[in-house]
Amino acid sequence: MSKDQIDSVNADAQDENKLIAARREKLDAIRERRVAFPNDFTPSASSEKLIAQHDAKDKATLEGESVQVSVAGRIVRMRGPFTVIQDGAAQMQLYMNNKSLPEDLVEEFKALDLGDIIGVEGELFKTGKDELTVRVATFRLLTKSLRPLPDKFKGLTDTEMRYRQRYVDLIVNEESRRIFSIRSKIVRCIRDYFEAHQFMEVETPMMQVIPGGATARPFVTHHNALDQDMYLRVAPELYLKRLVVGGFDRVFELNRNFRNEGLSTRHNPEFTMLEFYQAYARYTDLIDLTEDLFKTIAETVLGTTKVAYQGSEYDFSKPFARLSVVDAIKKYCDVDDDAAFETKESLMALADRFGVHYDEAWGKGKILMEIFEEKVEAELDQPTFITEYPIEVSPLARRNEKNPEITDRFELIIGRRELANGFSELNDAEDQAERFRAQVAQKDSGDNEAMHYDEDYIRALEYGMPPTAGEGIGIDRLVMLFTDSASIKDVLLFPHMRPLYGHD
RNA sequence: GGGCCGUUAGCUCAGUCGGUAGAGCAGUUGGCUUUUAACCACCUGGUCGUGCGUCUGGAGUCGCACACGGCCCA
Repeated sequence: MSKDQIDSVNADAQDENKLIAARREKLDAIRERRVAFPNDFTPSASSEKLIAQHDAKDKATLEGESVQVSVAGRIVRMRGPFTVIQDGAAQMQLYMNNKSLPEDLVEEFKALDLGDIIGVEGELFKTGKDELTVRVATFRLLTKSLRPLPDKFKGLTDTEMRYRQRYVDLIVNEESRRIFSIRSKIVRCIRDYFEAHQFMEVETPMMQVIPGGATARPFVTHHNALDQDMYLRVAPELYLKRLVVGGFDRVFELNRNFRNEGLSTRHNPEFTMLEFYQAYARYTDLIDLTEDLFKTIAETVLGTTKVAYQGSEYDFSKPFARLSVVDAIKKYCDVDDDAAFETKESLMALADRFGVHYDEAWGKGKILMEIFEEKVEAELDQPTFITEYPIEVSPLARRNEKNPEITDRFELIIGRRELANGFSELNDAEDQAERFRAQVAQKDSGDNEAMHYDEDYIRALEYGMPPTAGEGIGIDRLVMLFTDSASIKDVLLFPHMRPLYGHD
């Protein structure tokens, strides 16, 4: 047995308590009488459907119809003669107690615990307080729950437990169910949106021999049969553009990326990203598309274009602000001297003035972006498109025709966070080869986030990629925005957590 | 990586100046049985995150280290 397994067994033993022991005894008694985990109960309807169909009727109408139903779900409350079960998206109240049930079910009823999963049959009625209720004629315990549920009123509030045991969080916290339901709707809405705009959904490799498409440290893994190291992708970008070369003019991929960096309220090592590419489009077309996409998601999923987030409100029916990197620094840092942005020396002086740390080996573009990220990004609350990114930090973006130092690129910032990043794609194979060589030089001088040289990608470009614009949108951050969540862990079903018991 | 905060019953939380470990919910037993955090009575439930240490007659409480988490900073 490994140390982990031993630890886990010990942890289980410590976990055992009298509440669980009592439930195990009840389960043992059931095993002696019958099949303890039956699988032959089929409810006639969900609580949600029954509420939709019958909740509007008054007591007398419902009485007259004598609607017979069967429903199944987890017991989440027991209150006097009433039991409430939860199934899927809703809850249903049951009228059931040791006076109302047939004699042979009374013992079974007394042995029920909060958390048990039961199936019931009976007639719908409305109580004196007008609550839709099933008058239970008969019920069956379908699954015995061995572990007690958290506080019925306060639920599970310990954030660590909520993340580690998401199943419990989902059982007892409606807000958590709401967030993941919205997440699902957002993803569905995005797929519908791109399908409707003639984009084709594709899946490209997550395990790559040359990790590319973003400046980030990759995870390394190993393929045994090939005896070869492989990388978990940091972005699908280079593969998606190969597809544009291949003739799929509009493609998108909505899937996981992996970056080997720290954890925070905004970063998880694996995260979901939407990337899409449109031939014969410019980055300005994607800016328009992005505004429309955010508006569509807000309307479709939330039913309003006004979104409240952590004390701010964003109205996605209005056009977003647009500012170049340099203009944004001028505006938010109160600089009006154009000369300050002209040379590396003047930018270093500017960084010093604002107390922004930089490495003297960096080029002027990277120093400029460091100033932007530290002094401006943290101020940008309302949705803003930032444009004119330096070429030095944009190795895959098309060079601007008027100013060779910048690219036709934008990022969307909302709530002090980068939500999207898009640009007109670099389709000049020779320029791209040059940029890769510059990345390799950076990598050689110690930057482990710099890109590799991807020979096959260059070859693809040499066949000719149509003029194209592409964009990536961080889905986790998007979901945070639309669910008013402060931490990325709140929108990931199973966020990465350190193991509770240490490894050797 | 640094700073601050947290870790006590199954859950949510108190715990004063270092003085026998507390409450609500959950659970047990009985009552009640159209309630809305149902109610009434009784009972039960603890490795105070882990380890070391300190003054002492006495550490949940004071100190140090570690683990996990949260927030802020880099």
